[in-house]
Amino acid sequence: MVSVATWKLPRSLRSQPPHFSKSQVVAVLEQISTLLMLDGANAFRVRAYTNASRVIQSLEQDLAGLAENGGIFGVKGIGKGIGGLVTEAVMQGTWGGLGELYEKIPDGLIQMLQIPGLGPKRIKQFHDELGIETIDELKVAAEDGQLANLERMGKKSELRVLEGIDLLTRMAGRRRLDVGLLYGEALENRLRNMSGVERASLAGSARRRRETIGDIDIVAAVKESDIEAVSAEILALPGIVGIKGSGTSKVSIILGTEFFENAGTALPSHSPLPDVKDAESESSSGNGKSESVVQTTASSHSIDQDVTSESDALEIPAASDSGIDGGVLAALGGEAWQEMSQTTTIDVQVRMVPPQAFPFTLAYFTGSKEHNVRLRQLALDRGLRLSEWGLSPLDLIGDTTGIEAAAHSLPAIDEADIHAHLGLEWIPPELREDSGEVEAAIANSLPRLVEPSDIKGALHNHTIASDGVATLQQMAEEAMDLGWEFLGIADHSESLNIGGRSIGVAADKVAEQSDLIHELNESWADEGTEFRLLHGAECDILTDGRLDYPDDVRENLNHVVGSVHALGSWRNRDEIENTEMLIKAIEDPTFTILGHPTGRILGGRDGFPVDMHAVLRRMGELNEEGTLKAVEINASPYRLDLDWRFCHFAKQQEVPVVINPDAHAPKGLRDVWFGVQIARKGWLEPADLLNTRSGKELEKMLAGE
DNA sequence: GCCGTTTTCGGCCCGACTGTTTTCAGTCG
Repeated sequence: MVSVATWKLPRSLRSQPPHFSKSQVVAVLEQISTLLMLDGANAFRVRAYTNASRVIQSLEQDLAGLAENGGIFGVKGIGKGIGGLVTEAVMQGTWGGLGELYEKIPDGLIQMLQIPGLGPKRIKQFHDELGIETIDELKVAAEDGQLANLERMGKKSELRVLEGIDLLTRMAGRRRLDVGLLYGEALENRLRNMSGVERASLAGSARRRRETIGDIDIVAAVKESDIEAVSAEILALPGIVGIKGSGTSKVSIILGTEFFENAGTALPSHSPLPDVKDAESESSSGNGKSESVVQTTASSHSIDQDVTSESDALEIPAASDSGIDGGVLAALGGEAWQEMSQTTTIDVQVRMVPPQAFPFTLAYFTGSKEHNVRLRQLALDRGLRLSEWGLSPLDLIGDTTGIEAAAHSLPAIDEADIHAHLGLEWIPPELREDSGEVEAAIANSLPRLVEPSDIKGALHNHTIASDGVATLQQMAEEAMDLGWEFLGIADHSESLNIGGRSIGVAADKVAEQSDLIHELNESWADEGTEFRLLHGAECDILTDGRLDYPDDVRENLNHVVGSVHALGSWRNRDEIENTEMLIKAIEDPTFTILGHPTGRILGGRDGFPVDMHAVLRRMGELNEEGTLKAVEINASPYRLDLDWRFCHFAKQQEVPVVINPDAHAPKGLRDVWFGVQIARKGWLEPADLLNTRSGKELEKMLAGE
């Protein structure tokens, strides 16, 4: 929630409204809430700003318009105070008296919020009473024993501060979804196989399929008499590099890659650790139990089966070019990435609860926090109290709370029962972000979310013609093995340089690739195989909004994926100009798919600023005029861009979405699975995606028929 | 600061855990 950079109020660069973009306003409101927290403001006032920031972020209308005509005051969650502030900012370019608040709170205090175990009250206390303004000063004061003398502090608290600082420096940042699921699902399976564990399920942000996760939460149903034995078995798992706590209801551990060491088989294809395993799986003779763990992890993704035999058959070059996009490696710092993959650890919390409480605890620890708040309010409206222990009528529980109150709970075998007691359809975990799912569940109008098995192909993939590591034939064979009907090839266009060398396909070579694809398609047709390659290109969107390649090259392709690669100039430009240039590119008649729309790399860099709502609105208009313009969910777990937060809006604008693995190697096609997770999170149904069409149907659509 | 079977102040989600206290404040999820 808190970035490291210095916080300043943005200054307007324009002579007339709108002086600030929506994302600037959203960022300032979020910052105000943090600053107020550190200033000791009323917690509900703090929440009002967080809430307003969230509301404005998901606002689909144009913020400038709402500020101009006063419509902003009609938005739920925006009142006189914040509404007035936003209006002033957008219309006049000033931020009221906020400068004072920004001046008052030192940046160091903001950074201290990232220290686990430290919150705004303590930080304010340290600042007010000891004059501490930075993490370094805090560390010195703690080592010096100054903190222990403060009110309601002591030696243990002081030690915890030091541990927190240490943890922050060692474990900064969040893990990508693929890393989280790799550990989370494997551990979930191990738990299920332990005697004494009746049920076990992954919870938390990994279960909700957030693009990054902080730690892994697992809930297990364990009888009280078995808790000791189960705890002991968890603590004896391989790969534990640290134990943070172990009590009667919770075990907190830190897992390292050795957790997988005795697996006796390669990791699933979305493993972030390809190099470590390939070497080690040879030497370790593997025991039966752990082998089943990793295989189950892989096969739980329906397009993700039989990973090892695939990679052997195709002889994928190892590690050094493991099929990861050069742009991704550059953003992550090249070789530093290799180092990072091998030392990845993750925090895990296993919560053990009585079997009858399991569904309530699972729902509770799946979250999100905001979703839980909504459900508890809904429960109160019905005279019920919802907690992680149960759902109990208020008139029966008296003044008891927690597990005691849950003795009166309505029964539930699974989450669907809980939701039914509240008058709701069962809400899939991916949707639990308080972004309309509760209302939809009340109205019985939740979407039928897309499944991996609905996918029939994808349109943006690379071969050896640009920076891929496999041939057309090899990529096609992999797609056929996945049961797909089509595969779109979109190698880089010629102007793309990564690391100082051109990796794109020269304009005069595009026709050659076209011939090759034509021949392959013919041969499959002759033998009665229902499969075709579609010929596209990933054309650079140049800084001025033009597309790479001459018009006649693009006109002869099945599809054009337009992507921004020269991130530098786009990230230094303002949102309004970027939006204009992107729309200019999309309006080109040959343009079909907007590839990785913001260019972000998770854990590597932010995308460039752009008004994605405006872009999607324009794409919607062009679709209405009859030209196909689709937006990509880049399914690489390093990108997951389009962000799921915009998927629902794309659907409303009737902009088709296409999940693209952006594969640089055959195994990379399996990344589509992650794209499906994001599409589900974005409320998408099979009909909203191009991937669910048959090869023939899609070819016609692309041809404008 | 926002909201209101709402008329302008009182409430705003729930519980566990920890460390400090000897009843509770702060943090977390």
